Amino acid sequence: MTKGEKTKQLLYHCALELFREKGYDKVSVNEIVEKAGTAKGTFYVHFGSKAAVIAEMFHTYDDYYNRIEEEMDNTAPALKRLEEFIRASCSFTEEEIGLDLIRVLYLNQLTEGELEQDALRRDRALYRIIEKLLIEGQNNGELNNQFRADTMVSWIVRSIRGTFYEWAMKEGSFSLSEECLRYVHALIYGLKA
Amino acid sequence: MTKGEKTKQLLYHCALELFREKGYDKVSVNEIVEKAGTAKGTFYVHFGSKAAVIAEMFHTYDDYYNRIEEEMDNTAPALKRLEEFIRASCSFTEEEIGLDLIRVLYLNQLTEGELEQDALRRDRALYRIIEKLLIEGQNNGELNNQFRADTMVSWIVRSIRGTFYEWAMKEGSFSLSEECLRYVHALIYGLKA
DNA sequence: TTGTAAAAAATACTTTAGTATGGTATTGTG
DNA sequence: CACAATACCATACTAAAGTATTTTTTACAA
Repeated sequence: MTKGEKTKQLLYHCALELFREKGYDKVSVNEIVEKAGTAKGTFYVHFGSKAAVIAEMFHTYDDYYNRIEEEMDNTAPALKRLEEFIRASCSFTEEEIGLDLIRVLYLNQLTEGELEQDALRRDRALYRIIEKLLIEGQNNGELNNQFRADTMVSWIVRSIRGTFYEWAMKEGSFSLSEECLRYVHALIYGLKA
Repeated sequence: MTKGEKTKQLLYHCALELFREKGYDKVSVNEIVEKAGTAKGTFYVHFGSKAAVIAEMFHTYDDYYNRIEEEMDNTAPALKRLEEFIRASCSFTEEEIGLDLIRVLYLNQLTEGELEQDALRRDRALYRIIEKLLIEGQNNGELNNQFRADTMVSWIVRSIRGTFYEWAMKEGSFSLSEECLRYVHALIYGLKA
C-alpha cells in the first residue's frame, strides 16, 4: 500500500471512529485531521467533502450483499430468497451502519450530483441480485410476466429506499426489517380485492 | 395584519423570489434580509432557519389538496379518484413547486427534527384524503379488506414520497406523474402472477 | 540517479449559517 | 395610561466547510 493510500485509510478510519463516537454533525473536518495528525489540505486531497467519507463507507454494502448472495439457499423459491435477502440487508443497516450514517448518505444523495451516481453504482449489487431473483421468479411462474424485470427491480429498490428514508426521518422509531418486508410483501401481492 | 406578520410575509416573499431566481443554495440569508430591507436578527425572529422558509411554503400543499378534493367527481370509483388525486398532486409539484424546493424540503426532513413533524402534519390533507378514498374502496369491494386503511395509506404515501425523493435525486430526469402512477398502480395490483 | 508528478504539511483565507448583544420601536393588555 | 412582551435594527461574533498558496517530502519511472 502506497503512502497516499495509507493516509487515506488513516483519515477514513479516524473519521468513522469520530462519527460513531459523537455523531456526524458534531465532528468537524479540523477534528478529523487533528486526530489523524494530518493537515486539512490533505483531507481534501483524498475526499471531495466531509460526506464523501460516508460514500466511501457504502462500498461495504456491496461486499455484504455479495456475501449474502453466496450464502443463500438456491433451492428455495425465488420470492422466499428475495425476502431473506431484504431481511439481511435491513439487519445489516440497522446493526452495522446505523441511523446517523444512513441519514447522511440520504442527505448526500440529494446534494452532491457526483456522489449520487456513485451511490447508484453502489446499489449495483443490490440491483443485480434482486433482478436475478425476479427473473427466476418470472420463469418459475411465481411472478407476473407483464412487467419487465428491471422495472420491477426499480420499484422494489424504491420501496426499500423509501422505507429507509422514512426510518431515518423518524429516527429509527420502527423496525426497518419488519416494515420493509411488510411493504415489499404488499407490493408483490397487491392491495386490490 | 400586524406589523410582525407583514415583516414575515415580506421576508417570505423575498426569500422565495430569490430562491426561484438563483436556486436555494446560491441565496444567503444576508441577501434575503438585504432585499427585504430588514436585519438578520429579524429573519431569525420569524424563521428558525433558512430552510424553515421552505417548510412554510408547504402549507400551500394543503390548500391545493383540499381544492382538488372538492373538485373531484364523487361518482367515479374510489381507485379512479385516487389516481386522479395523485396525478394532480404530482403535476402541482412539477409545475408549481419545482425540483429545487422539493430537494430542500426532503433534505430538511432528514435534518431538522422540528420541521419533520411539521412536514408530517403538513401531509395531513394528503393522508386524510387518501384514507377517505381507500375506505371507500374497501366498502365498494374495490380493495382488499385484510389491511387496515391507515396501513395502506402509509404505504401509498411512502410510495409517493419515495418517488419524489428519487425524482429530486435524479434531478427530475423522469415524469413525476407517470412514475408515481405506474408505481402506485403496481402497488395496488401487485407483482405476483 | 535524477527529474517530475503526486502527496503532504502548514497556514491563511473566504463564505455563510446561525448566535449574541444592546438598544429602540411597536403592540397588545390589565 | 402604563408596562410587559414582542418585534426590530445594527453590528459584531462564532463555528465550520471548503479554498488557496507555498513549501517540503515521497514515489516512481526513464
